Amino acid sequence: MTTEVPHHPVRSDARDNRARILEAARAVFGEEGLGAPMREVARRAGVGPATLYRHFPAKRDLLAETFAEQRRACRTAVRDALADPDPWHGFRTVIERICELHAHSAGFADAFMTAFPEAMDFTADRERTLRAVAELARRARETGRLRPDFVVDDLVLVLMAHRGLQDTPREARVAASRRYAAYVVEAFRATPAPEAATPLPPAPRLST
Amino acid sequence: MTTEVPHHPVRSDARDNRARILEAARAVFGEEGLGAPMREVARRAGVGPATLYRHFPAKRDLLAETFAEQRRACRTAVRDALADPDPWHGFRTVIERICELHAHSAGFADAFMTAFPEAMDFTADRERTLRAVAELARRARETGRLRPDFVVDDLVLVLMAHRGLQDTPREARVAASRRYAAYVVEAFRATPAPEAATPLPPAPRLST
DNA sequence: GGTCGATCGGACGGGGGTGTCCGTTACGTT
DNA sequence: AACGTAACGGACACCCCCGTCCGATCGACC
Repeated sequence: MTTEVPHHPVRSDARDNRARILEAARAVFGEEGLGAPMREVARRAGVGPATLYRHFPAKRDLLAETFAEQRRACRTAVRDALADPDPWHGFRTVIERICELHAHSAGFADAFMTAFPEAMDFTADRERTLRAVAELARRARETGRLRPDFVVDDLVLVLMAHRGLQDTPREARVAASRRYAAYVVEAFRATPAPEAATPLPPAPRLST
Repeated sequence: MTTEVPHHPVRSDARDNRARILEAARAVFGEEGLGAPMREVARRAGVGPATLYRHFPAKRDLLAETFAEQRRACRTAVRDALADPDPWHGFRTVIERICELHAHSAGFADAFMTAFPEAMDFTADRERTLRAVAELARRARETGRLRPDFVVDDLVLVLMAHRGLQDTPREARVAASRRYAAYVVEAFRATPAPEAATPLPPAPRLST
């Protein structure tokens, strides 16, 4: 990651506009999802379309920058979970935190789970998260609190599904997400008599 | 429901085209969701756009006709569930059947759960389903197999979420839906020690 | 086989989206 | 205060979508 030294110092209005664009983008894409028009971002930032496109040549460039913060939060969540002395507690916490992250930003949820526009590599973050969860699951399974037939793709499954909550009324969204996450944790919890329970249908391959 | 007697008998090509359009619409909207273009339906049916629009003046008219079959299947599912002597079995069966219905037709899932275009009243079907499930839940709760804190909006919650699975790879979709449904059932199942469990976050109001 | 008219389908208008061009503005410097 | 240049933004070209119009076509009946 080499930092390019600008030949001419950055002008103050350009710097301000870039910040306002990013702020607007977080709001717009967070509320309306990836489908929100670029003009809407420009309008809310109080700039013209051309200005927006000069700072970010294509929509995917803006998106990548816009969700940098959420990406960091995601990394932090899995790191914290891995450091948790109670693997099951770490496991359920990471689910709750990722769901909350996705609930507060519809756009990030889509970007994180679906490889939407080519070469917007949230895939790397997702893979890292998945590997961490796999390790977490291994430990949590050993404690007997996580059901034995859990596989990592099940997290992809419930997170893909979580995206469907984006179309719930805005005021109910975070509450819906929280209750959903709680149900997911209940579903993943080991049953007292594992042998007696009917086996789950086979898990489809969802992760790359 | 008055049946209009046509002044002139329906021409055979018109009747054939109508059938082919409906078949194409089921395929296209089923695979690609409500967002699929009308032209795509016309192309697959082997007719021109104008022909399509003469048979169905607006997109919502086509959609209403297209999913009539799924609507019937939905009604049948709840009727069967209500007739099941084991309420818990009926409850989990209706969840599985609705999920399967939604998995096989992305468009129906969207149409059924979201009041997308005005005046495409799948709302009536949804409300009927919800009332039936409420009754089913009441009975299932009495048997002690359904968790006591379940509310009808929780079904809306998991069904809204289920729509997120539409963006999974096509070949994995029905398997994903089946496993998802199984997890949902696990989540709704009563825990052996209801008092010891941590309470669920409050349920948001999702149904109309 | 001929005629009538309903049906067909290519071409059209309107709306909204992304990304670009160029005359104008205003920041930073001297 | 004046100037050079980077940054600004309105207008534009292009594409895809829905829904409509009109001349050509083909089925039904005689």
